[in-house]
Amino acid sequence: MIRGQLRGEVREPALTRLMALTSLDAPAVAALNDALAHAHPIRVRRDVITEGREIAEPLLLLSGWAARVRLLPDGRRQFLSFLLPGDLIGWCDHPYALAVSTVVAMSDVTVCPLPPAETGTPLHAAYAISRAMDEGHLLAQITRLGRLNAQERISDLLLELHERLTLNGTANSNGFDLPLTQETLADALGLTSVHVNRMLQQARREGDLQWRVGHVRLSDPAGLARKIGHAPVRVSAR
Amino acid sequence: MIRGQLRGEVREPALTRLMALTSLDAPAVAALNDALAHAHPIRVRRDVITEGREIAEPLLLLSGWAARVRLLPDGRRQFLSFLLPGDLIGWCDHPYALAVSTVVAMSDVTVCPLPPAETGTPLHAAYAISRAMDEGHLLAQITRLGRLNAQERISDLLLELHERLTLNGTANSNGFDLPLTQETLADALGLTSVHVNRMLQQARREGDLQWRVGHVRLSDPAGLARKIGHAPVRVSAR
DNA sequence: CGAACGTTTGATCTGTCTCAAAGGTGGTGG
DNA sequence: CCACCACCTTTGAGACAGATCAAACGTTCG
Repeated sequence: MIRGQLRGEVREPALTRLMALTSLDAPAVAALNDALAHAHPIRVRRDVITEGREIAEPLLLLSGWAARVRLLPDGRRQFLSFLLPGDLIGWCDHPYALAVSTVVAMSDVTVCPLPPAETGTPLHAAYAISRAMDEGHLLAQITRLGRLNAQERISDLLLELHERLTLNGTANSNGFDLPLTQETLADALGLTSVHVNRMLQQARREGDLQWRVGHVRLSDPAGLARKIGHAPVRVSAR
Repeated sequence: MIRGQLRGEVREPALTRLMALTSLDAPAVAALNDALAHAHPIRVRRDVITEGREIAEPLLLLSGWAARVRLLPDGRRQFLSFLLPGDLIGWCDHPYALAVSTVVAMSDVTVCPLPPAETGTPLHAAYAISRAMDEGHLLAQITRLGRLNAQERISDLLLELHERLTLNGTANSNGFDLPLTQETLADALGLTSVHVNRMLQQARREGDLQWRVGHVRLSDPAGLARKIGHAPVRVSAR
């Protein structure tokens, strides 16, 4: 069945994404199948990895959402980035690597060990591209927090998530499941949940989006992107 | 003379930093010497690399400050991170890599081609550690912008810069040269230059720091770090 | 001496926060 | 099948951090 997913009979988000990054060869597919056999679940709110602790082994996120998060001594919380199926967790090239941030499960998730990849192989290239995109998302987050207003921050983040979920086949046209509360959104966007609520209402009134608990639909992603000057992350000339 | 610097007779900030990250072996030193022979200057305000363009070759920043920056269509500007002597620029593992951000020289700088390093060598480890620290700095920037107030943002950034400059031997005890205006500081911290000015005055009044054009002195870095809950980036258990 | 650049100051405005409470909604158990 | 609970979302009123606009003040340097 898992092999079947690789052949495309069933969509497996994580694999869809990796294959979208670069065309994988037979050894890569074999390695992925092997790793999938060691998949294991992690419950919502549990840490996937913990800041400052040594990284046991790099992981591949198979299903569910996770987030990198930082907690301040006084209780303030900042989500640094969101991790979606197909994203890598803790892939470092140096020995005795420490996790630079905690990763917490935002929903029930499943992960598996990251299949090892030799330098120069297609799988390695996929990982490298994935890492570059991750970096792009961090830069986008910095720009959002530093120079966008509340309305723009929300739209920009939702557009990014929509693009990423489209890449792994998890978004249906303009809508997608979003296992986040307005409060977590606020802690990602440097706002309060009260203000996120008001800005979401405004966006709905203006017809930009629809919001149900756990689900969002963007009326016109391309138009919204134009409206706020959002550009998707690009890391490879292909 | 350049060989002399490697032997420690003269401090070369970029090399000081790389050696601080991991102990380099003879081949690494040879490769670095070779690269230093191809150093070239870039003038202040000039682009070192440009967002969206293919990366010609990865670089090592030898002297001067650079910054990763993003410009919005309407003229808003966000500095994403600062690059100091010893920092890597554009080191990617995948083919046809595009620069995810523009890097601009904040002062006159010199760069050289990044000496190639095979996987598993000490030099490669130094690069990997450097990349992990870069990521840590991006995460710190996100937290600053998302959850710190103006006063905390300024202190936190100055502490980070002080730590990094100490690592490459460029800070003298508690003071360091800072080739930034209050305006650039504002564009890094998501504030206006007027407000940065007022917060700097307040910090001076409270005795936390001294500011001259191009130079800062922190009265008590450790105390300030404790006061605002600042923790340095750590990426390796060593 | 003037021009360019960076810093400083003042007055006013506003986007977002804070605090507090009410309303929905889905799930669980009796 | 209803009652209750936990968790989100929504609403209101008031406060404040930081923005905006505009101008003056210092330095440095050609």
